[in-house]
Amino acid sequence: MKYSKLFGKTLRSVKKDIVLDSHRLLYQGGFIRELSAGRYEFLPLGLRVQQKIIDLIDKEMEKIGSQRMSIPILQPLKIWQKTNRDGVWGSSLMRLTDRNNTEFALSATGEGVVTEMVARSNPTYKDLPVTLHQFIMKFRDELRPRGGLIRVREFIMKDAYSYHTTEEDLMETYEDFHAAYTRIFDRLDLPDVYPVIADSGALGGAYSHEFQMISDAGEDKFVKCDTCDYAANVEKAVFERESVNEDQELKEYEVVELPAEVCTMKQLEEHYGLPPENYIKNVMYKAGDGTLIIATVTGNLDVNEVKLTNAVGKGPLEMADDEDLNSIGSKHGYLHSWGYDEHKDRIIYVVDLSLKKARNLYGGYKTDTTDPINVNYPRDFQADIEADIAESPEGAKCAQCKDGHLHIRKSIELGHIFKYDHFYTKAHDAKFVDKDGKNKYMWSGAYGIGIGRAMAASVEAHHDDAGIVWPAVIAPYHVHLVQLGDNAEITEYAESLYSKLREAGVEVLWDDRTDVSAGVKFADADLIGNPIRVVVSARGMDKGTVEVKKRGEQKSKDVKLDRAVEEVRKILEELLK
RNA sequence: CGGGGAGUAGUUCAGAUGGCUAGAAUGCUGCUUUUGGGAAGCAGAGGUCGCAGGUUCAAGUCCUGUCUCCCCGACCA
Repeated sequence: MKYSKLFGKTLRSVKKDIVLDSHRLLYQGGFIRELSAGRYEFLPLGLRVQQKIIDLIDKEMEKIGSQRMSIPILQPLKIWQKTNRDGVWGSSLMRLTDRNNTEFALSATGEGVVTEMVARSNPTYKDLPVTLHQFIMKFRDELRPRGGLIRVREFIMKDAYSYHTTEEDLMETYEDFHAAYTRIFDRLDLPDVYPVIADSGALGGAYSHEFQMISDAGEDKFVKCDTCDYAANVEKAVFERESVNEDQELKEYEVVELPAEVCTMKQLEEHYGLPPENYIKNVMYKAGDGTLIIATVTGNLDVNEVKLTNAVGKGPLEMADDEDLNSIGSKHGYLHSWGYDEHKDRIIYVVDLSLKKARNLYGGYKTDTTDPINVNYPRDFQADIEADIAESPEGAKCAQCKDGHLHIRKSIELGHIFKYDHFYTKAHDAKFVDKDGKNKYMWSGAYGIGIGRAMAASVEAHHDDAGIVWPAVIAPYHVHLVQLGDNAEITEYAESLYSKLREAGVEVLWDDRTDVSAGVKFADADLIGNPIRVVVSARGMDKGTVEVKKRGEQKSKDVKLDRAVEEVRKILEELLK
């Protein structure tokens, strides 16, 4: 490709608004443009990278026996309603109606449609297992797109679905995907990617792993043990509660005076002179049906909403507001862990496991002037649910090895694999005929990777001050051919090298511009980030050489004109290995 | 939706207390001189100041409404 003809040029300046390197470089380098919030145009360079990521993933899918297919983007809303996914997804799911007023959802994911498609094929045990995957646009009306391609409203996803006769067989495929994903992120040269135990969220099901890449550009958090292999999303991470005052005897419950202005955890620490794990902290949430949930943890911990949601089992929760607090006669900062007896029918008390390991706590029933001390659970108050509802704090003790400590890492979620069991197949009545002639529900799983996000993650991981440093497998072109000077000899040689390289299967972006300076060309080459740069110039022609340089390296190498193709091929082979 | 910020040339921005023909840089077009890390000169093109109302002799600037975008939270690949 001649750069002079390439649609989508580099830009000299970008908005101050742009905060992530990947966003800035992809935009500045001419890979993407934004149409509206979270909806991006992929320019030729960007699309080439995307296509390479797709090809790479497709190959790995093939290796584990998945077959590529594709389903429509408009899916009858009815299919979503069978699992109440339309309700769970809420306004994240884009909907529209056709001329007959039939309601459709824009594909946000494909479980329903694919499950019904497989079921309609009338499968028997001989047809299973079957694994299908596709690369199609996903539409999700996200609350807030952000960070360029990190979080968008439409994106190509590799989504795969598998169907099985038994749970063991499903697990086998699940593990195949686990391994394939590890290979994919490895091939993409994405460093620090960890499979972490995750919550399934709106997709449903009970068991899943996310593939998280450690990065400050990420919006996710997971914890990782510094001793064993335990890694989990903070929404799921289990950790050992530290004992509080275990050497003390249970002291007698007492009510002491406490000035009203002592309210925050910090003020309590100053007032009582004890560290935060000695206090009781209460937070109130509200379920969709109006039920209020009072969640109690020790003062050093925070309630994790996802954990609490799962513990309560009443659907999505939201933070209670002042009105809700007032409705039971409480107010902000004065929520009690017990005692709302006249409202008992609409309150669920949930205590975290931390309460079980703590003795002689302070608080839990603070009034304007008093505060209880030496509070002990369950001696002094009881709860409806005892559960793990606290978010794992930095440095918490690992529950798996009981030895190491859990550290919080900011991360980008690159992929997610789900073991659904019968969640979708039951709802969609997706059965197979087993050996014994009986109809049984298939077991199923699903597996996703966001292509654009992987592209952004790659840039986050591979760039320097001058621009992107693409791994060769997904670089838009293998070689950035820089022609300096426009005399006949140079142009002729550049052109012939361009053709020869292409004949040798090398992808070349030839900067043939004659109206810009050398500095501009070098800057653009660095910005775009192709892995090999070849410079053809008067300086070289005089010596009978061209310069060859890898993007990440400082020094270039002089190569004889007639050996240039060979040299490039050699370097490329190494890079693609 | 809650909180913070912003919409002016292709791009990035400046335009205080309302005031004449709306500016710069960069990019773009033409010519000339250049050609190894974002060259120089000359000449040009390029704007419904997000949109709709309003106040005023006069609105980019003030008022009301509205839309859009960015950043921080809840949702996800």
